[in-house]
Amino acid sequence: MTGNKQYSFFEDVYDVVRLIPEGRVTSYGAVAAYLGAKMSSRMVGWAMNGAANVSPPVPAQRVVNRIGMLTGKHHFGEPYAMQKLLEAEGLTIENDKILNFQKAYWNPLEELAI
DNA sequence: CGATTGACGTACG
DNA sequence: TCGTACGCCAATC
Repeated sequence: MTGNKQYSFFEDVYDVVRLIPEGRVTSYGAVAAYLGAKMSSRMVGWAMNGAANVSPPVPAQRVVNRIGMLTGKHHFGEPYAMQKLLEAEGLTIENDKILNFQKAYWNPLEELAI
C-alpha cells in the first residue's frame, strides 16, 4: 500500500475506547488485554497521550487505571475536566476516584467479545 | 545513538 | 495488607 498508514497499537486503542458506552468506564489493562497485549498496559496510556490529537476525538475520560483513579486527569488541559465529563455521564467521582467503579466497569473482552 | 520517562499492572518482600 | 521493584514499548531529551 502506498499509504504508510500502518495499523498501530494506538489505532486499535482509539477504536476500542470510542466503543465505550456513555456512563461506562474501562481500564488501560482491559483495552490492552483485548488487543492481546495486557502486559503492555503502559502503551495504552501512551496512546491516550495522542488521543487528543486524533479524529474523531477519543473519550479518554472513560479510560482509567485498574482501581478507577483518574490518573490522567492532568492531561485534559484542566485537571477537573475529566471528572466533570464523567460526572456528566452519570458517574460519581470522589477523591479522584470513581465510586462503584466495578459496577460501571466496561470490559471489552466481554462486551465486544473476541 | 543511549538513557530516561510515562495517562499501568503484576510480582515479591 | 501495604510498599517497593520490575517489565512493557514508544517517544523524548
